[in-house]
Amino acid sequence: MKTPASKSTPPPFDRERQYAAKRRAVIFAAGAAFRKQGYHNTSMVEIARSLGLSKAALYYYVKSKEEILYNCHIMVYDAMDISVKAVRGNKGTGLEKLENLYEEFVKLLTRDGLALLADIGGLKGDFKKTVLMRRGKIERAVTRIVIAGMKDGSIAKADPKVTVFFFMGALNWLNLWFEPGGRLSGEEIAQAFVAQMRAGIAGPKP
Amino acid sequence: MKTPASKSTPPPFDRERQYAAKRRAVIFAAGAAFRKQGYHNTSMVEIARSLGLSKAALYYYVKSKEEILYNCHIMVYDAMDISVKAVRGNKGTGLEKLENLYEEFVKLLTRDGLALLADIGGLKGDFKKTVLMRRGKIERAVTRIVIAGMKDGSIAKADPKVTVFFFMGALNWLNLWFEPGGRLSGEEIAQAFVAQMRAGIAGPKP
Amino acid sequence: MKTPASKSTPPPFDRERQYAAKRRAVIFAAGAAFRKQGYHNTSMVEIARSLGLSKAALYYYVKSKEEILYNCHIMVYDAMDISVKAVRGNKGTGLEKLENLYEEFVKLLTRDGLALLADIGGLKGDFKKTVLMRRGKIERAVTRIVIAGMKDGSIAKADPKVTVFFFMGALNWLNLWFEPGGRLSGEEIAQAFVAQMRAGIAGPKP
Amino acid sequence: MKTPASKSTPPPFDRERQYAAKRRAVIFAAGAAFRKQGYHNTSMVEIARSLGLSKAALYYYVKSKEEILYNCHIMVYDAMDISVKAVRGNKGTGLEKLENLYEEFVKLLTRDGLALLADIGGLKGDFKKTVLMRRGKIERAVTRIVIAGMKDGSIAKADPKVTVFFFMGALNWLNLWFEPGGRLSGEEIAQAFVAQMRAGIAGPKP
DNA sequence: TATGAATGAGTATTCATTCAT
DNA sequence: GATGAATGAATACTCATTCAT
Repeated sequence: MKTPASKSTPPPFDRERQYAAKRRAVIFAAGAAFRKQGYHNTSMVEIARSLGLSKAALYYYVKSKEEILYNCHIMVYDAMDISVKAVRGNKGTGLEKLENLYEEFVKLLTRDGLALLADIGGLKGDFKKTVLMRRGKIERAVTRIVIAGMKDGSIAKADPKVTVFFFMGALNWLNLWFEPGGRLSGEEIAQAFVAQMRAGIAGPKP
Repeated sequence: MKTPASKSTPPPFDRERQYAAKRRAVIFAAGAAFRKQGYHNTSMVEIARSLGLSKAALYYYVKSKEEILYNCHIMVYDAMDISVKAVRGNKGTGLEKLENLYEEFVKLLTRDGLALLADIGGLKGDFKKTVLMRRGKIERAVTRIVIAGMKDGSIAKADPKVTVFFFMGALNWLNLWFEPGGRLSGEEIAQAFVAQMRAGIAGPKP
Repeated sequence: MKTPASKSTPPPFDRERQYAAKRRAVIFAAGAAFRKQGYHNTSMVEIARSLGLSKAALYYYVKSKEEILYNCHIMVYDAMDISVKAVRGNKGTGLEKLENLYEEFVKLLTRDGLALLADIGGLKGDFKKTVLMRRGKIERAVTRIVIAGMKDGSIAKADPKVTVFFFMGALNWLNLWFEPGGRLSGEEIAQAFVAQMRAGIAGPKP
Repeated sequence: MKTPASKSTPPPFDRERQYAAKRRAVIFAAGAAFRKQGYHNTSMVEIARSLGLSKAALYYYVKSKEEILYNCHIMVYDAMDISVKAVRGNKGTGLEKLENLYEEFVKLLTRDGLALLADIGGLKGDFKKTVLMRRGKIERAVTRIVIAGMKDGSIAKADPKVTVFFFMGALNWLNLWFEPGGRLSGEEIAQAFVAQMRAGIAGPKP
C-alpha cells in the first residue's frame, strides 16, 4: 500500500526524478540530431522544437550546447566502461572476450540511441581533454584484450593497434548509416560484425 | 628544348596551369584542415593564413567554402572510380578483385592527402545530392564485387550490405587517427587492413 | 501591556507590517548589491539568494527589478527631504545651515545602508522622470541655501551651481569606497567632509 | 613639395594611421555613450549606428564590448599618469603641486571627451584587475602629494585618504552633469574646482 | 591579382518575468 | 505564500562573403 502523498507538495524525490528524466530527454534528442546532421548543423532552436520546448527552456536543463555534446560522448564511454568491466571477469581466450565485448558495443550503439559522435572538434578545453581521455581508456582496454589474445594464440599475431582500429572503425561508421527500425535489426548487425571481426583476426586453428 | 617564354607575356597555358595549381593547393590545404578539425571548426581565415594568402584572395580560386568541401569529396570519389574501373578489367575471383580494390583505397587515403570526409552535413542542395550519389555509386560497385565473390565462392555468403559497411567503415575511421609520417606507413596499414578484411569475409577454402 | 495575539489568526495589522518589513528587506538587500556591483551586474537570482528566497518569491514583494531601483533612489531622496526641511527651520547663516545639512547627508549615506545610486540609466519612463525630478529638487534646495549664504556673507561669492556640484560630487563617490565597519567611521568621515566643504566655500572672516 | 605617391598602392603607413584613427573614433563614440547612458544601457548596435557603421564592422576595430570599456578607462589613466609625471618635476609646495595636478585633471575630463567611468562592474578578470591597479596608482600618487603638503605645512593636517577622496569624488561626478558647450566652460569649472579644493585643504597662513 | 574594409545573416546565451500548482 | 518550470525579448559575437581600389 502506498503512503498517500499530499497533493499540494509533491515529494522532492519525484521532482528530482522528473528533472533528471527531462535532462536526459534533452541530451538524447540533441544527440540524435547531432548524429544525423552533425553538431554544428544543429541549432539549439531545432533541439528545443523537437522537444516542444522553447529555446530558453533548454537552458534550464543544460548549461550549454557544448555541455550537451560532452554528455553525449560521456554516456557512450560510461556504457562501454561497464561492458569492459563485465568482460574482464569472464573466463575464456582473448578472442572470446573480444567477441563478447564487440557484440556489446554494437548492441549499445544500435539499441540505446547512443552514438559514437565524431564531432570532437565541437569540444574545447576540459571537455575535449576529458573525452579524449575516455576514448583513449577504451582503446587501451580493447588493445590489452587483443594483446592477451595474441599471447594465448587465439588471435593472430599482428600490430595490435592497427588490428583494433580496423574493427573499431566500423563502429563509428555505424552512426552514419544505421537506422533503427530499418531492414536490419541491431541484433543481426551485431552477429555479422562479430563474425567478420572474429574471422579477420582469429589465430590458426589448433 | 623549351622555348624561352618572354616574361612580359607568359603563354596563357601557363596562366591556366598556375591557376589550376593554386586552386588545387587551396582545396588540399582546406581538406587537410577539415580532416583534422572538422569543416565548421575551420574558418576561411585559417585556410588563407595556412597558404600565406589573405582571406579575400581565396575567393579568386574558389567560389565558396561549401564548394571547397564539395571538391574535397569529389576528388576522393574520382580517384576511387578510377580504381574501380581498373579492377573491373582484372581477372580473378571476386575476393581477389576486392583485395586489390581495398588496397588501392587505403593507399589513396594515406598517400594523397585525400580524406573521406564525414562532414556531409556541411553540404546542401545539389552539392549534397551529388556527393551522396557518388558515394552510393562507389558502395554499389563494391557491393557488386562482393556479390560476385559470393557467387564464385571466394567470399562467404552473408548480407552483402553489412559485409561492405563493415570494412568500409574502417576507411572512414582512418581519417581520424592516421598521421602521415607516423610510426606506421600507409603501405603497412594497407597490408594489415587487406589481410583482416580478406580473412573476415573469405569463403571456405576449397 | 500587549494583548497576546492568538496564533491562528494574527491581526491583519501584523500581516501588513510583516509584508512591509519583508519588502524593505528586499529593497535594502538589492540596494546593497546594486551599490557594490551595479544594477545590471546584479541579477534577481542573486538578490533572492542573498535573502534565502526563490527568484519567483521576490515578485510577491516587488513588481519589478526596475521598481526596486526606483525605490532605492526614492528612499534616499525622502530622507534628504526630511533633512532639508529640518534645516530650513534653523536659525543661523547660510553656511551654518549648509554645514548641518551636509553632515546629515554624509551620515545618511554611511549609516542607513542607503546609497546615492549612479545607475539612473537603469530607469525608464516615469521612473526616470520622477527620480530626476527628486534629484533636481534636492539640488535646488541646496543651491538656495548656498545662495542665501552668499547673500549673508557667510559663503564666498561664486557660481552657485559649480559650488554645489563640487561638494555634492564627493557624496556620490562615497558609494564606491566607503565600507561600513572599515577603518573610518561614518562620523569621522562626516566631520572631515564638512570641514573641507566649509573651508572650501566660506566667505571672508568678518 | 610632396612626393607623388602612386595611387594604386597607398603607403601602408597611411593604412595603419587610418585604422588607428577609426579605432579611436569607435572607442570615443562608445565612451561618450557609456558616460551618458551607462555601459549596459548601450548596445553595440547603437555605437555602430552612431558612427554610420554596421554592427559587425565594429569588430574589425575592437575585439569586444568589454575591451572598449577597458580602453576608455585606460586612456584616462594614461593621461593622468602624464599629468602626474609633469607635476612631480615642479618646484613648489605640496599644495601648489596639487593645484596644478587637479587643474589638469579637470581640464582633461572636460576637454578631451575622456570620462572617469563608474562602470567598473562591466569589467571582469584581467581587465578589471588592471583598471583597479591603475586607479590605485593614481590615488596613491595624489595621496603622496597631499602627504608631502602636510609635511611642508602647505596643507592642513588631516586623514590624507579622506582628504583625497573628497576632492577626487567631484571629478567623478563631473561625468554626470558636465555638457561640453554648455553654460560653463571647462576652464571656468577648473578654476572654481581648484579654488574650492585649495581653500578646503590649505594649511594655516604663515 | 590581391587586399582592407565592410556587412548580413545566423547563433548561443542571459535574464527578468509569469503562472500553474 | 512560495516555487519549479517555462518563455520572450534582447544582445554580443562570428563568419562567409563582397567590393572598391
